[in-house]
Amino acid sequence: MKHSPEPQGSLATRLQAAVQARGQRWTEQRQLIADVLAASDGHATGAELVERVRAADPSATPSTVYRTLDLLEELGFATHHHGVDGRETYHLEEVVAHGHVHCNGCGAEVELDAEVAKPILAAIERATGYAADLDHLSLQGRCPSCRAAAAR
Amino acid sequence: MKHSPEPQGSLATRLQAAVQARGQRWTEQRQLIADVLAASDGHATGAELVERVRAADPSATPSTVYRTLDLLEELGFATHHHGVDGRETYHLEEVVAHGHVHCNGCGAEVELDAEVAKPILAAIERATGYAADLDHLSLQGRCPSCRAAAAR
DNA sequence: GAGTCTATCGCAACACGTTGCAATAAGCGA
DNA sequence: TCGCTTATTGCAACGTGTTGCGATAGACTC
Repeated sequence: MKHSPEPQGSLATRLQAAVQARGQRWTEQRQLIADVLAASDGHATGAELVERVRAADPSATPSTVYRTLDLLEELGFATHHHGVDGRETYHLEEVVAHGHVHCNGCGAEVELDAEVAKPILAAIERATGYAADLDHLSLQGRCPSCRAAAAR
Repeated sequence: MKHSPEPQGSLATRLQAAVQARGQRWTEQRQLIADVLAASDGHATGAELVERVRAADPSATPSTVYRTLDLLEELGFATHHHGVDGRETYHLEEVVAHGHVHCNGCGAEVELDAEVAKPILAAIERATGYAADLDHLSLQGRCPSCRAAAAR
């Protein structure tokens, strides 16, 4: 699927190649946004990314940042999902695909790696025929300790 | 459309009782918002509800609507989840608990009733220990026909 | 290097939802 | 019925994200 085993070239370099292969343009802003995302290992909300980009270049605007993030997603370099509060969180493609589980009791948020999620995805496919997307698997419920506390 | 076999008391009536049992107050706005929600059988986004409430009473404000919806949720009369676009969708408690699956290919959105979702929730519990919340189960992936189309 | 085409940018306005605060009015007791 | 307490309302401002549009500037051709 995804996941090239060849880390040859930084995100920005590979992104530049992909953008230009589509006949689109490579600009300083895109370079900057790619760098910021690469430096935000893993997760970052849209607002955080906007803030960091503006810290590096105060002339950058939110619309540019969000449009570039959309582009990254189209090209398969990033994904985003909506957290419990409805805010967007962006992930780099380099970070392994994973889902999230949020506890409504204590607010804990844990990640689900592909190994753990495998039986869940299999159950979804059996029940619905859908091939669910791990990156967009965002669950809410009660964590074991909150359940134990509630049982007492 | 379904209808509870025992319509003893409308949503508004039962809600009023619950609100007052908590020592809180019953106001015209709450009555109105409960009526609007009851008339929007099933799903409605926050913005839609605000619009309908304002149509009935132009002096109502969004903050009142959202605060009342929060109250309904606290009392267990409604739930909400975030759709694919991050917007909020509210459900009446009378509608059976259900999850959603959205297809990233064709945009189709189907509902998961409790029966279908049961093995999924069981798999989540086995894998993570979490008791997931069906109302907040919002998946994305590829529907069977888009998968078949992609395979060709 | 100059000219052309058009993707991208920055701005401004909008949409949805949230929050703080002062004014209002629901509910209760005298 | 009147007055008191305080939950609720409406307003205004904010935060996050999106969209339309004119201006700018990459990239390509000659």
